[in-house]
Amino acid sequence: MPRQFFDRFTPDVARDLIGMHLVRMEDGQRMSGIILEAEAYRGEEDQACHASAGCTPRTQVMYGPPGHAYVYFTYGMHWMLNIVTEAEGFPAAVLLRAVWVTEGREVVARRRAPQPPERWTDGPAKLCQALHVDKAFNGYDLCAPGGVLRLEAPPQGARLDLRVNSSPRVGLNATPEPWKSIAWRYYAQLPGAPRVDRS
DNA sequence: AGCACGATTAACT
DNA sequence: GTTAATCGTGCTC
Repeated sequence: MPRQFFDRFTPDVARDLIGMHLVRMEDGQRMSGIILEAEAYRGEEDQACHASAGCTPRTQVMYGPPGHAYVYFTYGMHWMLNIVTEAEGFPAAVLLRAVWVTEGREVVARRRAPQPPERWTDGPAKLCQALHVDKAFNGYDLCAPGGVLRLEAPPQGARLDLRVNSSPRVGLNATPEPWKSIAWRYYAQLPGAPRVDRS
């Protein structure tokens, strides 16, 4: 995906990422998944966005140019993968919450064992585990040609006609309104893939 | 230096 | 439905 794809209003980017492919190359092995769920976090005003704390060592990448990975650590054990959006200087990103793995399933199965396929990548920390994404990717340029982590549009003929829904973002327990309820979570159901129509 | 908490997950009652 | 796991981050003293 070209960098300008990410240089837009973040909720629009999150919506348009549904159905795109997240690709990971490791040891010559290609793994990829169809993005099924994503959330927008936008600006210092958004009380759910990490940038509400301002520009800190942690949030710095979000202030950088679009198309780069913002990977953060939480709950003492989990990594989360975001894609930086909008113009440089404006902090915003899209959190990838679920994908359906179509390539490299053997590798992912090994890494996510003993979970069943529908549980491999149906959560933001799970997909990082499955595709081996951690802090080494913080700041990584996802638009770099030949990069080992990147986004691709589905090839002609392989496009799915996904119906994209929206809802409030997940896990914002202590976030004040209106940020807690704004419908910046986007998702689509794919037959056979993990269910993402959670409440 | 100390502290409360988190854009979660898996296991358990 | 409830809870332990586990530590970086940002804030207060």
